[in-house]
Amino acid sequence: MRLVIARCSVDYAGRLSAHLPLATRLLLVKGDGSVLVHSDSLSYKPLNWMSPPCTVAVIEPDADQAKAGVSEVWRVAQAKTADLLMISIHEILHDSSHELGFDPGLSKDGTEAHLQKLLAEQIELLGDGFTFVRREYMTAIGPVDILAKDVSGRSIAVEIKRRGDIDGVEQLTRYLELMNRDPHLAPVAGVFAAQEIKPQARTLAEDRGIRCVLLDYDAMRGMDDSHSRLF
Amino acid sequence: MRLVIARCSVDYAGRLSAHLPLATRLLLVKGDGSVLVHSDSLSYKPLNWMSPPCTVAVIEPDADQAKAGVSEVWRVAQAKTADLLMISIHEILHDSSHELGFDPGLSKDGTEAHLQKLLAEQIELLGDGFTFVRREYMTAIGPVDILAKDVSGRSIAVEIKRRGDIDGVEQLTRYLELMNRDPHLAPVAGVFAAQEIKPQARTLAEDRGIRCVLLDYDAMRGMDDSHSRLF
DNA sequence: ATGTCTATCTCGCTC
DNA sequence: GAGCGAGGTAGACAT
Repeated sequence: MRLVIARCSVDYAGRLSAHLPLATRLLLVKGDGSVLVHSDSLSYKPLNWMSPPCTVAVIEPDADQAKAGVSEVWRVAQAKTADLLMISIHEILHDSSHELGFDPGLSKDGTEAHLQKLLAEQIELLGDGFTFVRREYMTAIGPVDILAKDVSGRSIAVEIKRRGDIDGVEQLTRYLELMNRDPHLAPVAGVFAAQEIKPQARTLAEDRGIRCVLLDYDAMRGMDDSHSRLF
Repeated sequence: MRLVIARCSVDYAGRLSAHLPLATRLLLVKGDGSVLVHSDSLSYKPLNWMSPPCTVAVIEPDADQAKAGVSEVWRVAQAKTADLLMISIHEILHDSSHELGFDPGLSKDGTEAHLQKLLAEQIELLGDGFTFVRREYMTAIGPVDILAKDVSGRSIAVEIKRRGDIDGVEQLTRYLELMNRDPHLAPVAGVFAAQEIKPQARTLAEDRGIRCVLLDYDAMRGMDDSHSRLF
């Protein structure tokens, strides 16, 4: 990993065009060749960047550029697309390289996948007598998070989100429309289950006869066998 | 901006929980107090981070941590939420600070906003006799990109995308449904305009009586007065 | 390789 | 502050 602090201007041409005027910024060149341009604020997101696989070539400035004070130009090219990043460097204020080695990566807890697993194990949270059929039930337009049956044996398609948004209701609606055309499944009812459901999403769902259920992740994890075994 | 290369482990607790085992990483502390943890690969996205406003407190390791080789702990706390990032530092391999100053920021060209502006000026691209009414026409469920009228005076709702996907058709469908309930507007027809329209999106749109129009950004920019004035 | 879906999505805008 | 939509969305996972 190479860290460069430099006064530079940046031009990107690819899916759109973008330009950064001359200013002092951090140029971060990673081990895989990718490049990030960061300013001193607006966390998280680089101002500009190039994803791997890409190549960095340092080229001499032409006469006009040299006259404008450019000492070197980095030509960062994507290997698979035509995306191009040109970094015109006026002055390098810091330049250091560091060997970081392998990173074991991030482990997460509390994602939608965890919610889905817990709800599959605790399907009775949706109602007395509910039974679990399967997770990731495949349809022609994608997998339904959970397929279950209610106490009367009717099929229930469950869409799970951490934050229940209008998009999730549209998604479930498409699944229900398709599944209700299948005589082996129909009639299929929908349940929209999430840790948080936005008012607009709830309104749209209930307008379409889809039941909304709020999930309490901590309570569900507390009920989880594999977890409670630790205590 | 402070750049630290350190052997560290990281724990995040907030919207989810996450853990990074001991490894060498870049810790980037920005002028606004935000912190980014980057590894040597997987560009763009930090492994872990804290967005501003947040505070960084350097605290002494407790007895167990000190025994495990921790020399200092950074406690990064979000000011508005309960999010917490704990960085346990075992060894600092590099540490430098740099004054970057103001960044004028990024200017873009070729976004959906540009397409929308150009189409508003060249609304006749949708058909002879079409007239422009307004951009960002507000409805209860969000703004319609362009409201226009056809040659017969019927209202036309236009949804613009750079890449026309099924989501965009759903979005326009929701607007049309709502607007057609308004007696002052109804009947409203829909036009789905994009630089590229996916076959699935086209099929869905046409099935719903929504007309699809392909936009040529370069040609539209060539027609633009403010642009052609340059030549 | 391609498509689909999630995201501590981020970011900007409007009401 | 909440809601809504765009993003060079990126990144993960399945086909």
